[in-house]
Amino acid sequence: MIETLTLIADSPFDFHAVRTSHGWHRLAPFHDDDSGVLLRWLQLADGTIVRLDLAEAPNGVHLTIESSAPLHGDRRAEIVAAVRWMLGLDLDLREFYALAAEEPRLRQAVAQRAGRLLRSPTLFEDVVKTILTTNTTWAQTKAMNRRLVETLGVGLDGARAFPTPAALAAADEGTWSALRLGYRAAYLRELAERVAAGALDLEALKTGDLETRALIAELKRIKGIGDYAAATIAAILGRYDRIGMDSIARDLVSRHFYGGEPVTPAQIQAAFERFGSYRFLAYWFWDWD
DNA sequence: TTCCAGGGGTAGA
DNA sequence: TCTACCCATGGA
Repeated sequence: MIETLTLIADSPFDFHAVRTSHGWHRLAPFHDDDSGVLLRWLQLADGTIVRLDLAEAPNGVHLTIESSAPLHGDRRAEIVAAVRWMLGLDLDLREFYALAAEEPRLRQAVAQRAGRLLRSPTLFEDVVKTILTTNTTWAQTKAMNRRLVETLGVGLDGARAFPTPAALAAADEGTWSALRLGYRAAYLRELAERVAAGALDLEALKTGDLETRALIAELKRIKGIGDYAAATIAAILGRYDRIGMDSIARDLVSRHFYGGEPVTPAQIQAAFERFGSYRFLAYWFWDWD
């Protein structure tokens, strides 16, 4: 069963800018072959697996849904909500664009209508993936994530959705070992068990009820989430106050702002101080060339 | 062999 | 709050 919809975004919006906003479009169960269509497999609350094809539309996105089960109202609503969340269709970034318009190094971002960050349907998936980016290379992040999806995700025509917390929590020792996640396995296992048991409600953090400081503190209570990961996840949640200091940020800010001298976390924040609560976006979409 | 990659936990000060 | 030291994995 195939159905198509067009979803309209808060303006300004550009589908390709969100699609390529960071590395997530290269991580399963997203699939991007650079043809302009972003594929994604999604497991709905009732277990139904759907394939989503996302493509550019005027001020929005064309969504093609392929499902083995009928798309009654609840399923369709769940899919639409997931897509709106993933692409940040309802984000209002006018304040960021106003700041960016005054900065030559952000003119390109403004012209490209960049600013939104691609998100996963669940915060669980974003937290898992962020932990998989820590202290490793991007190549390994992709490989670890792929093994996780292929081993524990539920499939449709060979492709698989991102595994649920319950699926991770139920995996045995041998399965975890075969995933070759290094010491991160223990973090993901504990996370999955807490979420699956209802002891940790990650989805509740999407509501925006917490102040940024409290949100960061809450995220850092998760083992495996430190300053860098918390700042990254906060940005995914629309809180851009802090810049996550990883090796890339250290290198870029050091070379472009501090003459190649080693930089502290405070110096990285200071370099983008004038962007206030949009520091992360200014840093992320900065034209470093 | 050693280092380190989109870091983080822990102990000890 | 700051500093060592440790942590699995795989590529350079």
